[in-house]
Amino acid sequence: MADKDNSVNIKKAPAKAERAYHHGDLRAAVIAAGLKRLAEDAGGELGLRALARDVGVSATALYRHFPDKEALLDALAEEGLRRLGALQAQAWLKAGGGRAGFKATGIAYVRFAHDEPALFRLSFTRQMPDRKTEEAGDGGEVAYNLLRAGVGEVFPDAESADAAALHAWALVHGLAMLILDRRVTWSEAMVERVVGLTFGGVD
Amino acid sequence: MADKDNSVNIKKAPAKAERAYHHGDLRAAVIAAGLKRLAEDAGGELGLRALARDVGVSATALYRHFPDKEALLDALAEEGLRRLGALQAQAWLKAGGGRAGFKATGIAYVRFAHDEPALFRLSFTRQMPDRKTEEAGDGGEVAYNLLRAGVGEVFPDAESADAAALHAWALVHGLAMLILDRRVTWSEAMVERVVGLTFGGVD
DNA sequence: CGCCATATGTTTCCATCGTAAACATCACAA
DNA sequence: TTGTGATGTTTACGATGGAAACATATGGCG
Repeated sequence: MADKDNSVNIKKAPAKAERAYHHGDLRAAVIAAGLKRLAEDAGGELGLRALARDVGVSATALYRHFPDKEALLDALAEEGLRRLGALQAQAWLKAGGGRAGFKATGIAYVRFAHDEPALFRLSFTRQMPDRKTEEAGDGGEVAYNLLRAGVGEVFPDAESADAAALHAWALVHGLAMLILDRRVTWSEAMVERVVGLTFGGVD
Repeated sequence: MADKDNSVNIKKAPAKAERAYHHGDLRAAVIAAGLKRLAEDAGGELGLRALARDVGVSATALYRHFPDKEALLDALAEEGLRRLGALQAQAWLKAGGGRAGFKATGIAYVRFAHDEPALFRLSFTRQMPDRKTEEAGDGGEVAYNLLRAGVGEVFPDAESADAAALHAWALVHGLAMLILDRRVTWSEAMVERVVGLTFGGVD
């Protein structure tokens, strides 16, 4: 019995859950508006009032769908992780898996951060203390599975697999954060070179 | 009189400004209080009012020393970078330089983030669009020099030095961020193992 | 010594924020 | 038809960052 579907159906029919009362699937509309704001306004705070205005509804209406602002941000963060995972999976497939595929997922990670800075930041800044073990996919699931698979490809030595996985993750995450915080300026070539040092230099 | 003794001497040369009027070097006191709050209250916002209350002064008094809140945070961020650099330099020396020293600076980086999460985050989140080329040391200067030196030790191959330097930085920065954001749980051993993969496994 | 410009701190005020509470409105089931 | 529960609105509150007007001490200059 799902009271919320996994992916954010922005335009299409809301299946059966969340029927249209006054607005017609406000929850999804709010999330869509939030993502748009994050994408356009990379800087600046995401305020409830502005968000509600975008959707054409008054501020406190959002509280019928989210207990508080944190919950709304959590929803946006989860969607961000889902998108990141999708992009990585796509990159992995396009490169045909293996070492090259692993490297491609790493590059996709950094590229996503560069293309959607606010969403990326939100997705990782949000801390989930002990989120009641949301039985539904955590969103970052896909990314994690790809990471393990890729590590298996590049470092068949099982002993150091854990450290290697963390190494790879930390590398791309750090590169992404340094780019977002303007400590390093984005460049396709640069990312490829740096990521290649760990992920295997196959081209 | 324990108000100006801190190592918070922002301006290397007080020259002529900032003598004691009413309060006696409020600027330094505010920065010290801000650092303390960041250290204790790791979470939560750093509000002007609370900060002013800590120092025993009324909120808008801070505006005599900082144009706005951003500037105050910038000052705190700079102090954070300075401390990080100092810790790294100390680690480098204690390890006797070389490969082991380089690795030590990497570990010190992650440890600093773990020990002072809010300050670390602040230091790197603050973006300096084009800070008028603050003639005074940028604060991160020490860290940068150590990075270059360390890379020279580990990767004498000059051709890939740039990529290697970025690689090392991204690794420790990413590890730090993942720990702060609770994606990875801190462990001395783990950090040593992961950092060792890039910084040279000398123990 | 006396005066005053200036650096410093205080009071008051305002727009904005998140959000709780009371109220209004709509769809549908009995 | 009427009631019931889900949804949206209005109003109100406390806290925020910040501007403006006011108060006060300091030190230079006569």
